[in-house]
Amino acid sequence: MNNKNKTSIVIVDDHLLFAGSLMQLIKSFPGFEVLYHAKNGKELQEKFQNEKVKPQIILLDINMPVMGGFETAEWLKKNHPEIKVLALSMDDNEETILKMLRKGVKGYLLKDIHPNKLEIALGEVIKNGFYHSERVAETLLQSLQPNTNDQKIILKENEITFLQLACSEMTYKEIAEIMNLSPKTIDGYRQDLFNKLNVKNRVGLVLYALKNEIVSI
Amino acid sequence: MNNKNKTSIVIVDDHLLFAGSLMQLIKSFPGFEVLYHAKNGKELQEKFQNEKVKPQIILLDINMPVMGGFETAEWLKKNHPEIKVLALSMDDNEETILKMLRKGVKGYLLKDIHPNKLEIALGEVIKNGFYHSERVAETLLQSLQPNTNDQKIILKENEITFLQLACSEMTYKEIAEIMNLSPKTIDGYRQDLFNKLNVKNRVGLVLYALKNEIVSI
DNA sequence: TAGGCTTACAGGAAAAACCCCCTTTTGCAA
DNA sequence: TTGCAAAAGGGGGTTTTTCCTGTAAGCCTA
Repeated sequence: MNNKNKTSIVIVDDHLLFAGSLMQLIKSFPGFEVLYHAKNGKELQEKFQNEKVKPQIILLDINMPVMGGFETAEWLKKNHPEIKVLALSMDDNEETILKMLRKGVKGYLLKDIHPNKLEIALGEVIKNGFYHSERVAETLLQSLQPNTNDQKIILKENEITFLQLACSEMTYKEIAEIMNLSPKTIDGYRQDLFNKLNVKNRVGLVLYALKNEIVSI
Repeated sequence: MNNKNKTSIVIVDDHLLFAGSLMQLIKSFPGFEVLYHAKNGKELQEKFQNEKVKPQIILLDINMPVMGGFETAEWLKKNHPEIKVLALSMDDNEETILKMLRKGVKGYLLKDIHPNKLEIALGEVIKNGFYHSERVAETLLQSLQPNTNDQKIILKENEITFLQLACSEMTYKEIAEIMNLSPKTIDGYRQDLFNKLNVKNRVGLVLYALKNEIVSI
């Protein structure tokens, strides 16, 4: 049953059609075989208990109900570190990619890659232990570049107050009145914060304040 | 080249890996063959001009950049009504399904159907002219029921999309471009939402969207 | 005490957001 | 076919936001 000459693969993806098609595609790659398929992390755990055989590679979708990609990757890292996990997602968001890489996945493939690339990726993972598409590699490099921005952004008292008030439906003029300052001074705070926080407009301020828990909703 | 005994299919999907896999899957169905593949509606139009042969069935993804499913379905309905279009989407949203059916598609398949179902669907479309999965049929029936919706604020699909995009640093003009609508239409959405959600400005929209988990940060 | 630095504030202008009212297009149904 | 209602789009206005540059007051320090 388990062909010793072929690299064994398991697919974890809730989209049956995609998973099924992918299975068919991998079948056409010499040197690889798909053992089975699970709809989510939960089902994968069950399969692991029932079936004795474990794959060398897992192709893991990120967006799944029940037990998603992050959770599954984490569990695999702890319980089956020898299995090479390749994340498979439509999401090229930097945060998402980094989050998965931190979970120890050996590669991150975007679902819009060319089928040939998949075959290459599978080979590379076995040969080198990892594979990353150009786009993911780029994203990674970019995220490593601004390592000089590690110095924490320090906000002054007035800036924090302004930021909090900016997360409301007030105009800057109204904010100025509340803070007992000239609208022009508020305009200065605004400009400084745009530069300091690297945002382009007031919505950017609001999002920053929320992300950094300067205000809560 | 064009096998007269087989039903010819063309796939329109921007996810290369999915499209490629799907091709492989369909190859394994006796009686069907995939002619070629296009990344979006635009590319399909070009292929139609260059290649002389047209398929009997088109498998059409809905979420695509450049020329999306809706637009493409419309174009096909006008220019190639003899081709049977099967919509292929992850989105089981009622509005979306109805919208596509109105564009004259012969079926709506969810990407999480079982591969066997695809083969059945393809057969049915040729035999009966249409195919709908149970879940789509259910959704349709539900939409016909007199909805006992309470006075809860109901947002339309476009309004939700706009709301999500408004929670970014984009200008309304940029949002209009992304949604393929006139800035004036976007301005209308904005005004309507201000009234409907009882907010005074864009920050109000952002706060509403976050509070009601229409977007997450 | 002059120079350097920060904070508050202004002028002026362009872009974006906001507001109200009106026309065209489209989907749907009588 | 007509006719209605919703969606899309437009004209043209005011307000707010955004941007750039520049100045005055206060404060620290060499």
